[in-house]
Amino acid sequence: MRESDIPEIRRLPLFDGMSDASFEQLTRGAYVQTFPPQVELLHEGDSSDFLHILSEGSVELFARWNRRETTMAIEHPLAVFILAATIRDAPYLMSARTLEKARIILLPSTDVRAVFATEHAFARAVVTELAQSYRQVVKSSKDLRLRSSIERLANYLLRQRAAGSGDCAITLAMEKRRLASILGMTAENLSRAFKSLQAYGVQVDGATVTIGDPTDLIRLAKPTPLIDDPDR
Amino acid sequence: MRESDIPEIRRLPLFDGMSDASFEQLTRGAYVQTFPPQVELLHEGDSSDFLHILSEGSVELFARWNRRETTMAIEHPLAVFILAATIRDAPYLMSARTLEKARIILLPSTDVRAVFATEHAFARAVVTELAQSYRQVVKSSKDLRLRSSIERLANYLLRQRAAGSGDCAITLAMEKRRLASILGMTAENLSRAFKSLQAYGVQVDGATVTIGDPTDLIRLAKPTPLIDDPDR
DNA sequence: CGTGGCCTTGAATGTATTCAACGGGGGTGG
DNA sequence: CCACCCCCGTTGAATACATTCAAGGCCACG
Repeated sequence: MRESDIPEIRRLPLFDGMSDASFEQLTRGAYVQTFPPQVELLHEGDSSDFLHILSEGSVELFARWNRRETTMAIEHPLAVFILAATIRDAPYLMSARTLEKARIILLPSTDVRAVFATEHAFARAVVTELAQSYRQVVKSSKDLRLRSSIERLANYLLRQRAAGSGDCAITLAMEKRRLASILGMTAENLSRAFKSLQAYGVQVDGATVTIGDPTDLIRLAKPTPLIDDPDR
Repeated sequence: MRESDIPEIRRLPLFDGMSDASFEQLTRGAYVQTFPPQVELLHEGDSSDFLHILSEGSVELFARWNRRETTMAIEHPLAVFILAATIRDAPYLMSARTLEKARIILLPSTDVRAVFATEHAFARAVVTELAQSYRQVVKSSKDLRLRSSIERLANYLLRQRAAGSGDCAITLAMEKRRLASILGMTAENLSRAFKSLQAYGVQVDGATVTIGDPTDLIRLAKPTPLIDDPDR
């Protein structure tokens, strides 16, 4: 790992308040690697040798079973992923692949666990990170269990609008087929779901989605912070 | 909180290695309460005032949205629940109700956070607990996304068999309607799913389910530790 | 100008929910 | 002790929701 890479991650909440000695211990065996798109970084079932920190690009976390595949999450910088597996020294539950060209910092899991055992600040930071991740998965699970695919799409659009500071013209950041997988449906079904949303003022043109009247869409989507709020 | 209640929870992994002073700080404002069945202990959206530890009985964690309801998990002693909300000082994402008469230890969230901030051993224990919970939800999410309702039921039965040390006669620990909700389906659909499993040697008599030939069921269920293993 | 990937559309099928009705078991009150 | 009722589970039929398979259009790229 080069000197120049260090300040970048030193500021991460995960390393906040950590002693320089511990941080050095963490980064000594670390390295930074750049991957082209569509590279499978790790496979579910493998043992967790490295904690991954996404520095640039984007990464898809997905899972397979019986010839089916589903997208569990998409990660953007600066994100830490597979933290739980690293901490528990357990096999990955999800696979990961790069979507775009991605720059990734890899910290040896043994070092992470060692520092975690000695540094209180790090343990606290890990808790905060894990608690956040946990709540995110619970929200996603509620989304899946309680909503139909059209409702999930409607709420997704509203979340994207909120993320883009309220602009009613949304640019989808990924292929539709991948969005479909995130939302727990097939590409064909997503296409039809978009069509159903026309009745609520949603217009689709390629990767650009326009929400005609948010109130209309909100009446259908019934968003709630307990599912749709990314923080909290 | 009575003196006699203390040893019971002192042995929890969550408090392992914690100083007596910190433990005393945690339990000073704590209290123990016994609830009858079907009591709603907390409601999603409420702020998390207490960390809950289930000492006896069982508790259902569930969520509602738009007049729909789903069971997220069932907790048994000795389980800690709503830990993530307590740590983040965020609103509950799930509601909880007692299923049977339940004995519950309540630790004020502010105390939990205070001790968490000062005690390294506690922070570590919380991490372990959270990482475990996180992985459990991820597994549940994979189960939902990747499997049909019949496959989910088949795997549930196999998990119950494993939990009961391999006995092919399983006694369902709850009403079928609740099991249906856990498995993410309606009561009617569960009934039909059981019927479909007759073709794989599954016999149902009230709350007793018998697996005729496990190999048959396994061929359908295709269980994997990455979804069905409760540990790891 | 062809080719391949992504998206869309249609039709058929499969999966799951809804609504309504029925039967049995456990509890209550007469 | 029995009649009654309520809740749970089951069943059927109709509907809604979602996937599969096949085909065609469009765009980007070589």
